Amino acid sequence: MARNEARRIALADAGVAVLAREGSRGLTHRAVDAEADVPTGTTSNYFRSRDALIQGIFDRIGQRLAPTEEDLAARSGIPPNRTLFAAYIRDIVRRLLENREVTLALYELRLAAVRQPNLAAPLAAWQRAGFEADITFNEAAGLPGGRREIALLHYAIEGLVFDRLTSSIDPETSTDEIVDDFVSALILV
Amino acid sequence: MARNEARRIALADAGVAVLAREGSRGLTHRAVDAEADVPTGTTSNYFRSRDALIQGIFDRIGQRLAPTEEDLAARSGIPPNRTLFAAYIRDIVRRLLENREVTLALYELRLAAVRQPNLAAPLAAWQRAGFEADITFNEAAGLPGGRREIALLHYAIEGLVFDRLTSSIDPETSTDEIVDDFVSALILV
DNA sequence: TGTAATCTACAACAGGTGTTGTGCTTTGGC
DNA sequence: GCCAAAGCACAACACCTGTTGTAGATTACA
Repeated sequence: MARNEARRIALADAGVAVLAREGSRGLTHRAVDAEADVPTGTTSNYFRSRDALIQGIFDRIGQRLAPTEEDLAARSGIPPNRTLFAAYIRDIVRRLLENREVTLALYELRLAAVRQPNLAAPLAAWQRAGFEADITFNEAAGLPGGRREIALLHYAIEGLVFDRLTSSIDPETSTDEIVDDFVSALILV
Repeated sequence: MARNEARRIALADAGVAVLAREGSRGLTHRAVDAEADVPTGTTSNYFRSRDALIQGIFDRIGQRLAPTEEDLAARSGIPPNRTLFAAYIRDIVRRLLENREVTLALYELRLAAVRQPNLAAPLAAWQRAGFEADITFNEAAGLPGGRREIALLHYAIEGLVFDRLTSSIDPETSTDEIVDDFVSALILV
């Protein structure tokens, strides 16, 4: 009998919600049970330890943030047009901010990974893969900016998103504007 | 009789260490007692609740990251020289990375503040004040770049530092190099 | 030196947490 | 319809946590 994957996913999603809402401290088996509205003990059955639960949540975040088919299609259809590239980055940021839950949970996980090597390894690998994919895409699209420029944009966007999701130093300015500034300053030299 | 401020500070410092090493989840009264090597219960006596402990830690971080007298002297002595400005930013980043403990604790606090309004308010105020001070300094030094450019640099530096302190996407490249790229791309137009 | 205020160490409590085990129920193939 | 295998709900455990109370030690100052 196959494992009940649907329930496992539901529990991981509940874990993401708890992690974003309550933080690492509030992430307990019982809290996930309550969030998923299942009997106490269910999460313990699926994720035998707290570490296993965190791993499961990370795997789920990877799935939820992975580009969809349409995204990939849109990517491959993009002509090497600078305006469209900026719009594309704006879109990424918008989605990160809209999926506040997932993004915040991811920041929690990144901090947790600092002191949890068995989480750090897959997390680092996942991040690198995303970074390399971005470089490949950029080259394929014939856009200016190589590894170095893409890295700069990565750092900048991450700092911006962190600022926007936590206490912001300048909430008045529109996020799109800032993204455009970053793209034109860092990539479209 | 004045409160034993020295001990209070020692406990807050121990709290910073625990927060950086164990994360928000590991921050308990007893863990701070152990870290500070004082009898169990001491931290509870000084910080009556966990929230009070977090507040105390935040206050202490504010002190520890505040610019020293020399910093201010160096600032006021800086001529409006672009190279020196870049060196100045490099210095800030270097210190953030060297004081890994404090910086990581601060990221923990920023995430904690997302769901703790009584922490969010002073944290936001503190961040804003730093930001405004940077703008003032930049103007006084006659450097190019106003509010907008300084904000961009803030986001970028924060993303870079977060990347460097957690799992990095590109650890090979020297941090100084990246900082210089940011400064020249975002400020010295 | 006396004394009152404060600091300090320690104990105790109620509640929460991670983890494991144990029967009952459901499921899918024969 | 039968039955092994897996899912499931639930109980129990030892441990940890936040918080409060209290008796004794220490201190500053008259």
